[in-house]
Amino acid sequence: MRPKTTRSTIKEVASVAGVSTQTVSRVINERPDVSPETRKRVQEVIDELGYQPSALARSLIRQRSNTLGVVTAGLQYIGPSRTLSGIASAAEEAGYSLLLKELPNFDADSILPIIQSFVAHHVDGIIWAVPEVGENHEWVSQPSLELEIPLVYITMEPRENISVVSIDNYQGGRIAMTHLIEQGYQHIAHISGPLDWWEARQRKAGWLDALKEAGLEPQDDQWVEGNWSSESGARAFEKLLEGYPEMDSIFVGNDQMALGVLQVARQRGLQIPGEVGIVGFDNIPESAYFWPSLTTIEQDQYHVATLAVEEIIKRIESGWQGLEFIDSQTVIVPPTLVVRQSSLKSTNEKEVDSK
Amino acid sequence: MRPKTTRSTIKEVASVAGVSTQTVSRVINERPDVSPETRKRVQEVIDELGYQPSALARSLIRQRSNTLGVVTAGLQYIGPSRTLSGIASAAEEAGYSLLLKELPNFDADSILPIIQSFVAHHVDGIIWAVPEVGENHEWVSQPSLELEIPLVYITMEPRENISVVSIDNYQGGRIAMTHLIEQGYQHIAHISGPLDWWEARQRKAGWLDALKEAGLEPQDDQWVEGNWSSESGARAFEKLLEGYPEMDSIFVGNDQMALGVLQVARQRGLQIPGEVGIVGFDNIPESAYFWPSLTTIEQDQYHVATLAVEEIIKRIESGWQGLEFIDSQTVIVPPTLVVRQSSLKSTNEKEVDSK
DNA sequence: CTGAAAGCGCTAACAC
DNA sequence: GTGTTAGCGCTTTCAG
Repeated sequence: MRPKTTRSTIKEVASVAGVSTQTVSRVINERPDVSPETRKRVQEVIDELGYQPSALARSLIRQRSNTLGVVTAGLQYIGPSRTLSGIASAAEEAGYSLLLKELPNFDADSILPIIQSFVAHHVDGIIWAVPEVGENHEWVSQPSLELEIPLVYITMEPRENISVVSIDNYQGGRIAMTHLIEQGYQHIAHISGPLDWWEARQRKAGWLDALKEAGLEPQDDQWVEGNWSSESGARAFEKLLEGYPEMDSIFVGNDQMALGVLQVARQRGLQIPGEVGIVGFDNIPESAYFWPSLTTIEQDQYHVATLAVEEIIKRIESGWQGLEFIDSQTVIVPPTLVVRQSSLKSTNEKEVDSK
Repeated sequence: MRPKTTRSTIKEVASVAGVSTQTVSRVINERPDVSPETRKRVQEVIDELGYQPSALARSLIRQRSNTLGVVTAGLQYIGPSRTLSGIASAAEEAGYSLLLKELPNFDADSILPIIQSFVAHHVDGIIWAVPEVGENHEWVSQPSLELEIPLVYITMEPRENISVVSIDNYQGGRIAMTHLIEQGYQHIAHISGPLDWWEARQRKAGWLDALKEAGLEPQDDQWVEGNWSSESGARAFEKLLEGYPEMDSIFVGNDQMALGVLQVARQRGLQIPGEVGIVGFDNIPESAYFWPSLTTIEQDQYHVATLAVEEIIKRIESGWQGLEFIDSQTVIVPPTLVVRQSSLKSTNEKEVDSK
């Protein structure tokens, strides 16, 4: 492949078509004030030369880039990548390009260079799609950062004057619990995600409040903290078996940990759901094929991402009108229950979602 | 949040520091020819104003953007997102930004707008991380596209004069088969991915050649085509049970389909690996916790992505030197075998990879 | 060591 | 309808 030195410019097009650059500009921007013949001639030259207007030059002069900065973390997991997928397609549809940065880990301290890079690239808005872990969102409230670019967070604890789009993890926990309680379970344990994750705390809070409301006083040894991995789920289950033998069911913080639970149950010959009912969280594609198939809470991350893009664009475009961006807003999306076999006390096939 | 109209420019910095823009430019580019005092003074103003040089203006004049265009498809799946994760971290490390486009589906016909957008944004190189499906890579060879930007493909059939970085899927099939044959299996079936996927064809070819070499003449009803989903794996297994009852093992095209096989086996009371040995492909995180745990072929997509970034950067930077880009190159990465329980004829716990 | 002039590719504002 | 001038924010000559 030889580097063709010709990247055609508006000047070339103009000179070939025998018009001024201005006229070419009018054609590519579909302005009305060009005579049909001129337009046609210019368009032909454009096609012939394969001319593409430079987005760079355009952004520079228009003072807007039609580009969104996106920050993710943990792309190797299904959740974040579903989110990114949603962002990509919604942005594409709205005519925005995506500048992507991935944090090397969740509790990255190096937020500044990313923001700076976004500023340098004149992004019109930023979507922060990193789960809130530990103090990693602390900088949000630091006014020192005086960010003049609209910003929307995905999956973070709502705060004043900040736009957040998120799944309602607390509600997810409640839904799971309502289901288990309706099934007649009385001794419902919990395996949480790592509690420095906001999502894990929310799910756990849902579990706890539901227990209390049902008059089932929770004990200390009724829950164990995992780290989202199947391995940690397995270890947590073993601990629960020991410390909380009355347990007849578990609300598990995610599907992967639930898979670990199923493994241990099999090794010990425990019947699921006969002896212990299980509800997971996430609805990963595999969970329908676990043994037994896993009842779980589905969160539509793709949809959340779509909403976040809508939100950021609304804020961006409001900025063009008046001088103030519109108010920040919090959007919370409810998750849904997917009933499968792992939680059905009376194994009633008809109720089971087959997907 | 109020839109601060001040995005400081080099001019402002210059005027505040009482020097010319030229000198500021020298400071931010760490040129040697600035007196220490001037440098210090300018640097202070820069810090004070939070000045960020515009990447846009820079790219425009330097005729290079330090940006890579990346095209993906199927981000909701684990493979592509692992790849993207690798691209992101390698690019970051090399000082390149990422412009991301996701194809809405695998056999997208609309390649041109994406390329055009990349050209418009002056990307220095393109990474095409879309699996080769059907005719979706046909345009590659169309000389009409006269692309003047270096391009590297991930996961595509190697072709002349084109840079490709890929897992050796054929070899993966061979490795799986060698393992099964060594275990003493004689009647080895195959569940392939959809055969319009190059990867699926390669894996199947590995299976077929291995059978022939071992003197095990393959029959027509010894393999079934799936679509990567667990559901299709389940259906495929049922067909095999009917059409190829002698079967004592299966090389399955991916782990998700293998999961479907395990489900059907359980439902029918078939012992795995006792009656049928199974090897999957991909090593998704869950496969270690399947029942039984799944022997599989691991492909390190993250690593492949890293290599692709190295390759594209090598090509980009070679372009600055002489007038020719370096020759295109094909890099093929071998996958590895992960032995777990689903394929062990003599259940020998010690051999099992516990992860 | 520092500054002035020119220009990357485009568009806004104003002429004609 | 169309062309001219100026300038987005920066860097590259080239003077001094």
